[in-house]
Amino acid sequence: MPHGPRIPTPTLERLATYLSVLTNLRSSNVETISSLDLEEHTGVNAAQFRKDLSYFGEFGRPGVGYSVRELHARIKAILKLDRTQPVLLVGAGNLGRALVGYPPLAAGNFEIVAVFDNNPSKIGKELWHLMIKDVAKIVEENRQLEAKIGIIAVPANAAQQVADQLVEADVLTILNFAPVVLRVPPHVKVRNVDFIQELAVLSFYLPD
Amino acid sequence: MPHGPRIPTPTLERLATYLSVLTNLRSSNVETISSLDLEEHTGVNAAQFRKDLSYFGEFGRPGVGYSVRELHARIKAILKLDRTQPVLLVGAGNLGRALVGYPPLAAGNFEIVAVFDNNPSKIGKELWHLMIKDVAKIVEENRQLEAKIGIIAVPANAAQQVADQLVEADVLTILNFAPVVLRVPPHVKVRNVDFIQELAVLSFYLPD
DNA sequence: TAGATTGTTAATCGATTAACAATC
DNA sequence: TAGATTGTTAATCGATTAACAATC
Repeated sequence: MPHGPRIPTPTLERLATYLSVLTNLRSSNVETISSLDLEEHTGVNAAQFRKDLSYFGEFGRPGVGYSVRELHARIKAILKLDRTQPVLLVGAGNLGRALVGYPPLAAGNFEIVAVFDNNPSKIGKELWHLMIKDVAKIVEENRQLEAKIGIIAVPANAAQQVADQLVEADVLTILNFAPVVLRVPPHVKVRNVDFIQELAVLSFYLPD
Repeated sequence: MPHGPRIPTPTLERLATYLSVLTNLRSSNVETISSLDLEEHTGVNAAQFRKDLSYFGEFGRPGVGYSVRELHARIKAILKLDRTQPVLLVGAGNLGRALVGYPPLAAGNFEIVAVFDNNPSKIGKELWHLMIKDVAKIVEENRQLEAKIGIIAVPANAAQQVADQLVEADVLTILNFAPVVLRVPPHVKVRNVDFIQELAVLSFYLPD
């Protein structure tokens, strides 16, 4: 946990949204933007935006707004995306395949540096440009790679075991696509992406 | 919006989690569970769990707990997953492919009934068992299918247009995988799944 | 009955938003 | 300077959790 004041998770999530919008604005050669302009683009209340930034310092000029270029750079740095973050992927199925081939990943400065699976018929095969490795060797492999982010893209029944292996391999954060609640040590941060949960919430809103 | 009292979104999200845990408990032949047991399984505070249920009526017996079977059935019904929900998928790329072949989808009672793309070289080809159709025909196609849920799995620059087409096709809810903020009419509910945002939040927590 | 656990109210906690003095 | 917009404080809103009477 790098910063002094605890940062609310919703703030971090919005920071990622701001970053993505600022990337677009930069390529449209917009130079300056006010918090109210940004509300237009993101739907996030202008006061909310300024409050979010205030956790990290001062970024704008009263009466003028924010330099798109500077704000972009500073949010990137806050999220540690000013450097390429190496990522381990476990699970060479359809989802794993889609993730390795997902263009925004590289654009966001993430690089999947290794793919693992436990299926002998997959190990040794290629997934895009990467050779699928035995998940049993993940600790060993990550000694060189030193990735701190792991992605779990395996079936639900294997997810906890994979989480344990990732922790053993010194990964500090896990993005979990399996629809299960993972148990990890307190120093490890997990975020879950659960398609079915998302669809279930939408389903609730449907008329009878 | 079917229910009288407005239901907090976090409650709906947790409901989906409870459902998934209850499905597991059912197949383990557990018959009764208390809110405190459930806290063990989900990490959700027992009072929170009871409060969540209280929006929808009374489900348990004081001193005894909840019937797993009954609770499972009732949450399914609340989320309208006691019937199969037809889903339109737009985007026949890697991600679309992974979604059609994602087993928990069917298990959760969702069925992707049609896949659309705008790429002429894909239209007419098969994606698993489904024939890829021209997204320009989506309004027409959905007249028969009457799906109310749409999934956007296209590149960011095409997402807004696809959203417009889905709305035009009378879809009421959209699961959006593209990293953009969609504009839709107020009667349409959108949920975003943004891998890069998730990774960005995790990246923040890494040491320098 | 005694023990356990619910459903619900009230207290706490945290996040969002409005308002405004500071300042470019 | 006058107008615009920031950074921040204070007010509002909503969600979480503790506590407990009701009840199986």
